[in-house]
Formats: sequence, structure tokens, C-alpha cells
Amino acid sequence: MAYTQHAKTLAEEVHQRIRADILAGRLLPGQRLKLALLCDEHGVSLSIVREALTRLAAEKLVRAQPQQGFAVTALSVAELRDLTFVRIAIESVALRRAIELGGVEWESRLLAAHHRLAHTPVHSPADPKRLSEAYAQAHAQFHETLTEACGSPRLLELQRSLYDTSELYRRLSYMLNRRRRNKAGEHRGLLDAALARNADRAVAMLAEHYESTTRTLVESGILERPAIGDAA
Amino acid sequence: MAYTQHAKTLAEEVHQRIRADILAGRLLPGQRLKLALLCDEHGVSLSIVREALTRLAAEKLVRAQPQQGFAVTALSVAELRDLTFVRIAIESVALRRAIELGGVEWESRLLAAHHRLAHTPVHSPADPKRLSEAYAQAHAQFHETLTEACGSPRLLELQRSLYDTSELYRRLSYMLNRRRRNKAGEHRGLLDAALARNADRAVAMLAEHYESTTRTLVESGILERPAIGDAA
DNA sequence: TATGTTTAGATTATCGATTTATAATTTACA
DNA sequence: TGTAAATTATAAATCGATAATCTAAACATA
Repeated sequence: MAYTQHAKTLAEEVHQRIRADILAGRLLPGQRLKLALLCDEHGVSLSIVREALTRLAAEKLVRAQPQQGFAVTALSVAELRDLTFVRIAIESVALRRAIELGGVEWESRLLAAHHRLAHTPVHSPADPKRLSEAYAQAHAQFHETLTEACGSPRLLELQRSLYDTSELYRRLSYMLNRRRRNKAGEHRGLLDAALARNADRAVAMLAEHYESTTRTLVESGILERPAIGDAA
Repeated sequence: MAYTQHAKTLAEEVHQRIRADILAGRLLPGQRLKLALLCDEHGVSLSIVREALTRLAAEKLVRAQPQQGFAVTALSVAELRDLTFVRIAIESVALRRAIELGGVEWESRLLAAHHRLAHTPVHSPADPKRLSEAYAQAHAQFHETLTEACGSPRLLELQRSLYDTSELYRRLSYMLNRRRRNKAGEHRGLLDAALARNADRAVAMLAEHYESTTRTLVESGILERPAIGDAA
């Protein structure tokens, strides 16, 4: 995920901060991002906020409309389905390569990442409805490690970018999911398949893992009403 | 490719202009892009050029180094190989879907795009060493049409972005390729395979099509010396 | 009451100037 | 003569102000 790398420029700093706000759900899909408010909030000038939002727009986390400012990207059902399809397509390729190329080094890191994930509480003690920040991190780390050994930096970056785009939908899904899907089991299965070098099974599990999240969201109907709140 | 959509803001206008300069090879890989010079050239203020370059950096067409400005992205051999790998991976998925989903409508457009490509002169009369602008367009169009029917806007956009990144390497390859590879034949074969709904053959041809371009470049050794010229 | 038009307020887009950081050059010292 | 510190020059990053544009409210008209 690479939150808070030591940013070398102010614009980069603010870019990462706003990005984190979006991914953590502090800024909601559809919400307008008014420049002046963001300036106050981060204590910087217009140019900085503009540059930050411009970058986020290029990453598709916010949408820019000329003369009308910026808003957090809100995915339609169709777009979420498409995103899921592309993620599965790309990660399948990466996962197959990783399973093919990864060595003992990779196996160890994967095992470690899974162990951390399995032992991180899903909900924060403070707000039991929400996903904890620590879990979100561990989850991202596990999925990243899974394909890490694929040997293609570019593919990995694509994967990370798409992961980010779907991050807040993933959080939503967690909050919605009443019948408590067995996430832990799915991760365990993924781990086992990868370590057993069973690419077909791993890929199938990954696809199901992603599709079920999307299904939960679509069936909940929460995506229909574009949760537009104003201001930042 | 979407050159010169009617841009609604100045920054977008300049962004597209610089982008076109890079893709057409008027700005070379490794070349530093000094803000002041670009301001003069396009008759705009610093902020505008900064925003344009920031976007190009997000698209990976230029590289930004904090406190040191921007430079046109120069791919190393390893990066070019990786790029090729990712392009093949992504377009393979898209092509298979297109072959599966595409209807008569798609076939017609593909046939038309191929016809146009086949009848556009490769070199411009003005500069017989360089690739003509018209051919570059037609080529882009053909490849875009090939996968158009895949049903995934996101996948197509990814494809286009990667196509752009490799655009100037493709042009280089054309200029270098002495033994005159049979490009026309490859395109013809791709067309036939697609129309015959032979996904495996089409994908294989596509992969070979891209890999041979990369091979030409790598073997030429032209990528080794990072063609750094200063100024814009 | 509904529709279209004008006007005031708010917000974004752009600019030119200032501040800050890096790179190049000179000077001092071993 | 070579290295390190100090100085200057160059370019990027940031800011605050102005111009252009949009949104919404108030008003007039049918």
C-alpha cells in the first residue's frame, strides 16, 4: 500500500494524506472536494491541493470535471463489476507467475504475511462497526505478497492501483456482510494452494474471493444511491 | 489514442500537446523538461505546465524527481521487456473476450480498420526515415479495434495507456528494422485469426507481433545509452 | 403555478512573484 | 595537486492575488 513514504514535496505529502482519507472512508464516494476547505484542513495553498487532486484524478481515485472541481470517484454497479473482472484477470496472471517463479524466500514471506493477517483483529476496539486500520494493512500486505514473486514490477503496480481503487468498497462490504463470510478460511485456502503450487486452484479461489465481495455489495443495493454528501 | 479532444481547460490542452510531442518523438526519452522553456513554448504560466507534467508523470510518460524536475521516461531493457510482457498479458485477455463477444458490428469495424491500415503509407513523403503520423494513427486504431468488443472499458483503457507508453519505442523499432519484417502480413494474420474466431492463434500472433518489436530494439543496442539531451 | 432571466455569491482556473532546494563553481586548506 | 568547504547560479516548489466560470437564489413574466 505504501502509505506515508517520506514524501519529499509538500504536494506529495498532501496527495498521500487525501488518498489515505479516501481509502479509509473518511471521504466518501461521490463527495465533492472543495479546494478551499482542503487548503484549510491541510494548511497549504491552493496550488498544492490542486496538484494533489490532479494526481488522484490520474489514479482514478477522484474524478475531475473542468470548471466544476473534483469529487471522490463513485463506482456504478457496472464499473465495480468491470473493476472486479480486470483485477481477477491481472492477478491471475501474476499469481500463476509467482507460483511458478517464487522460491523459499517467497514462501516464507507469504507464510509470515498470512500469520499476521490471521492474528490481527478485524474490528478496531474503538469502532466495532468499522474495519480496523491494522487489518486493512495486513490484508493488503497478504495479497501483495501473494503475487510478489511474479517478476513483473509493472504488473504488481497495476495490481496495487486496482486494489486501492476497490479498497473502500471492500470496507463497505465488510460492514454489510451479515451472514459473515468465512474470510479467514478463504485466505487460508489461498495460502495452502499457493504453497502447494497448485496454480489452477489458487486462481479459482482468488476469483471467488473477489467475486463474492462484489456480490455482497451489489446485492446490498448500497451502490444504487450515489452517497453524495457535500464539502470535505 | 484520443489526441486533441476538445480540452476544456488550459492545463488539459497543454497536457495533450506535450503528450503528443513525446509520442511523436519530438521530445526524446531521457530528455529533461525544463518548466521555464515549456512555459515559453506554449505561452502559459508555470502552474499550467506543472499540472500537465504532473499528469504525464501519473501516466508514466514522464518521470518526476522531487526538487529536480521532470524528464521524458526512458525505459531500460528490463523495463521494456516487462512492459511487453504486461501488454501481452492484458491484451490476450481482452482479445479472447472480444473474439468471444464480438458481433458482426465488430467484424465490420475490424475489417475497415485493417483496410485503412493496409492502405496507409508507412513513411511520410516529407521524412522517409520516420513513421508517418497517419500510419501511427491507423496502427493504433487497428489494435484498439481488435479488442474493442471485450466489454471491459477498464481493460481497454489500460491497454491504451500501455500502448502509448510503448509508442515511441515502436517508432524507433520501425526506423531500425533493416531486414524489414513483414508487418503487413502479421496484421493480416491477426485479422484473419480474429474473424475466424480462432482465439489461440490470434493470441499467439499478437504475442509474437509484440515480442519481435521488442527483440529488434533490444538487439539494436540503442536502449543502452540513455539518449539524454538537455532542454526542451 | 410554472418557466425563463437576471444578479449575487461561491468556486475554480490561471498568473506572476517569492521562497526554497539543488547543482556548479570557486576558494581555502591539507 | 587533490579534496572539502563556501559561495554563487539555476531551477523547482510554493504562495497569494486576480480573472474566468459556474451555481443558486431572487425576480419578473406568461
